[in-house]
Amino acid sequence: MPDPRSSTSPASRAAGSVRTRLQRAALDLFDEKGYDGTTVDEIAERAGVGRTTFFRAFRSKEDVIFPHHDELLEQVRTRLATSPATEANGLVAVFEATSLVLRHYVDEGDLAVRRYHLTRTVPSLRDREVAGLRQYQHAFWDHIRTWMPDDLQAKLMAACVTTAHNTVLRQWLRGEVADPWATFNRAMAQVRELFEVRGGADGATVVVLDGAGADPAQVGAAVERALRARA
Amino acid sequence: MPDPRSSTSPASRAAGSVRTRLQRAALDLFDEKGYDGTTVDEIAERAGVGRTTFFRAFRSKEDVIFPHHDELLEQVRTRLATSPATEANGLVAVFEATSLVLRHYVDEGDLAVRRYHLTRTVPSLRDREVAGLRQYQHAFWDHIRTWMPDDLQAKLMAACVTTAHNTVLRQWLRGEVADPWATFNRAMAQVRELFEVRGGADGATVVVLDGAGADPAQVGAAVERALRARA
DNA sequence: TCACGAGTTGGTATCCAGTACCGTATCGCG
DNA sequence: CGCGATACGGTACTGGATACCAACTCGTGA
Repeated sequence: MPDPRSSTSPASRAAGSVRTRLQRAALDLFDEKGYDGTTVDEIAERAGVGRTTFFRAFRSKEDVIFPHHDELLEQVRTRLATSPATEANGLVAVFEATSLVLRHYVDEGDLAVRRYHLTRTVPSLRDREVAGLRQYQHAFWDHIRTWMPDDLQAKLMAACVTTAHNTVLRQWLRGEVADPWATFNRAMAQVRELFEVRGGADGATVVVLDGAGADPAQVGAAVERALRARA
Repeated sequence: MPDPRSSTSPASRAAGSVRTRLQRAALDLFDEKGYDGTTVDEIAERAGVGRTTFFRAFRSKEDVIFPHHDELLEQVRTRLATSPATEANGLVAVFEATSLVLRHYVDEGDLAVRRYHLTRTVPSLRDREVAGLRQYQHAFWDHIRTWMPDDLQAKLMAACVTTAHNTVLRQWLRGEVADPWATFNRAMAQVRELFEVRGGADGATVVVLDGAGADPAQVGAAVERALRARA
């Protein structure tokens, strides 16, 4: 199957590839008549192609809204894969892969905003979006688990990374932040702090919890004993 | 609209309410011919009812798999709502609401296991499940944000709670844990530890970090000083 | 210049989920 | 015995998605 994204045909009917024309026609119609109020036939008709061509360019009607999801997910996976399995390198890979996603949507600009409004309105598109989110989360977990011994902790970290990213992204899509990258860095630092404490992989961390009424001297001594016992 | 779950009709055609019969017929057919290979007509026919009745009992074909999602979500919401907006009470409410969900699935027993295998196999059902998860996560966030000042932190906590719960639940569904509640309590404690450090609202917790080469005696003394300084 | 084959497109038929509408049967009640 | 309410079944329709087939385009080579 050839790549539908490369326009080999010389200006078939109008400007842009068939895929692009379909995408534009779809988004315009969604704005005019709403997502559910628009049929695939109407999209194809406005783009000047047949109904069959639509389903050849996009797997489904929903796919018009998320055209680059698969390749973006693949980019994230490959970025994560090309990273030695150490905690330090792993964290760098995770944050870089996350920023890869943010960069993509920021570059999309207006298109990403239109998609955001659609996903907030149409339930089926919202479900589709969170399903995509889940795939990112799974990809992150699949990487983190290679260097984080505790499996649950790895899952929690993956959940936090995707949640933090999504929070920042949505803030930017709503126009609430001028510089998304500053917000992004702060959010990622917050996630990092959350997990930095208990890394536990190297055994260099100790956590102490006490009830409100514990004697400081006793707690201090207990910590000292615990450290000696582990050394 | 009357409640379809209460069988007022006296043994209409076979044993059990229409809803129950449809559910049983559906799950049996899914085992025999697969989810996508089963049509709603076949489900209705095996249950001895008309096609219309199916869509009256369940909003969609997928809803047969998640029959109690809405009420369970509502239970979680009400449990969270009936809780004063303090961090201590909030945490208790969150963990109780979470255990509410786990309890429901554990009580379902075999049915939950069959559903798990379906959701692992059929993509559309998997998407539907994560969409449901998202609703829980949103409900938790909606509660946590009332007593946690940092909005992102609230989102992260909600993500961790649902992730931890789901991890334990899936372990139990796969038969990997004998006592799900012990695992659940450990997982929830782990989430609590993750956020307890910086919460600082009650001031009852102290965390100590040290480099690998730190002297245990010094760390112990530092903890003691920190506790005294705070008291 | 023409024939050929690969790739692209369009149209038709079909399946199936989901909705709307209407006729009918059954039950409870006065 | 009527009468309203509720539940049920059937039919028809919409629209997404798939399968299949016919026609067209274009490059290549004889």
